[in-house]
Amino acid sequence: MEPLRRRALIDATISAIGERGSLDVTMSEIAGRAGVSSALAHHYFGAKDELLQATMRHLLAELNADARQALSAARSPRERVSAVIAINFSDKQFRPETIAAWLAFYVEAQKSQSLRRLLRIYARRLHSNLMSGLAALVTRAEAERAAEAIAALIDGLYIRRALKDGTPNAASAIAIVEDYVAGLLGGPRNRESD
Amino acid sequence: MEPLRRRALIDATISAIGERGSLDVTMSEIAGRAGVSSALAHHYFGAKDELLQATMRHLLAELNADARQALSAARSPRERVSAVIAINFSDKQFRPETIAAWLAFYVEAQKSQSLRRLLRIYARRLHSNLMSGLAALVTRAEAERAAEAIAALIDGLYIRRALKDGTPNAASAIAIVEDYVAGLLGGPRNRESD
DNA sequence: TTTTATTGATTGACCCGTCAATTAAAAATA
DNA sequence: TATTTTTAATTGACGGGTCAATCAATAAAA
Repeated sequence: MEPLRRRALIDATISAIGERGSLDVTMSEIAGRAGVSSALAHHYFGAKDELLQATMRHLLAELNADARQALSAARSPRERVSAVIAINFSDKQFRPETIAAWLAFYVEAQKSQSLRRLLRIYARRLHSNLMSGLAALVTRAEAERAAEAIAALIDGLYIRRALKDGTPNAASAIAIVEDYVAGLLGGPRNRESD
Repeated sequence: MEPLRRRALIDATISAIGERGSLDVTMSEIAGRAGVSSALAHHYFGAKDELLQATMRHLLAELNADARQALSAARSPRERVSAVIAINFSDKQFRPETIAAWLAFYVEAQKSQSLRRLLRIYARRLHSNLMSGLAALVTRAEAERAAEAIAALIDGLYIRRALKDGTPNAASAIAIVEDYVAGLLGGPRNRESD
């Protein structure tokens, strides 16, 4: 029973956050969506904070699983880069409720040590996934900077999606990021900064 | 007295949000920072919601004023683009407390109709400011997409700054965006999508 | 004297987390 | 198998705390 309930509560948390658009959803609201009492949610997760952490860990694990699978199918460095980009805008990830949850966690992370740690893990993984492709295509310094830019671009497109403002669909979001990569690889300009 | 108090309360709101990292700061906390009682804050602003709106309007007005000034000094389309970018990462704008406030407002906007409207104004202004330079440099379609990308990039870099994760300083943030623009203008690749 | 500024105290709502009590399931025993 | 015993699942009710918003009362200006 326990695993079932935990899963149901985590799913309910995501959908509640997605609908509200922020983390201040009540335990009763979440529990209600999962079809149980709020007391039971506390029984399985203890404090609300732990439920939120578990939810974020779940999101992170799913993203990671998707990324691993996509990367294993990539045949070249260039494909690896595209795979990483595609994952973040896949139907599963680029959904309003998931995005709203991510965004809400970003904000909450400024208060919560543990959430901040989780987000850092995500950032590191994204960076290293990108580097695994970029490193073979351009110089190390260029790759580092490109990884930064792509990561920022993805975050930014997520925000805009959350606000339903501009680039609402995944296809054009991917196009924008791929465009950047094409520009990077297509014309190797000289760069002396850093 | 009223204008003084209103201004002090708005400043206090920004710094409180900046420190907490989210919008759930109490009226007492804000009022305390401004050196008055919470009752007085309600007296001047009514509901808490209105104080938050006023704060966001203030942020928006400041950003707009900076943008107008910078644009008026620009001598060419290319300079206009750089000016818009520079503004968003100026010492005044790219400060942790200001960024935290923006981010918090982004999240809150999903709940609040009025905040969403204000953010849309910001997005439109940024877009049109960027277009005022880009339109003269590349095709209309390219300019539109570039404006999207730059806007997303800026938002993304703001988030990363808020999390103190990667690209912590303004200079490298500007470099990343300028890099993108250089790539766009430097090598005009063919593009048939849309 | 009228208006404005200001606050302490209070109210009412909301919500987290706990606990005692109840029901259901599982294990052990006869 | 039938029974008792133990363990797990589940909830309603509630205490304690927080906070937005109000209000009556006081001080200061105009």
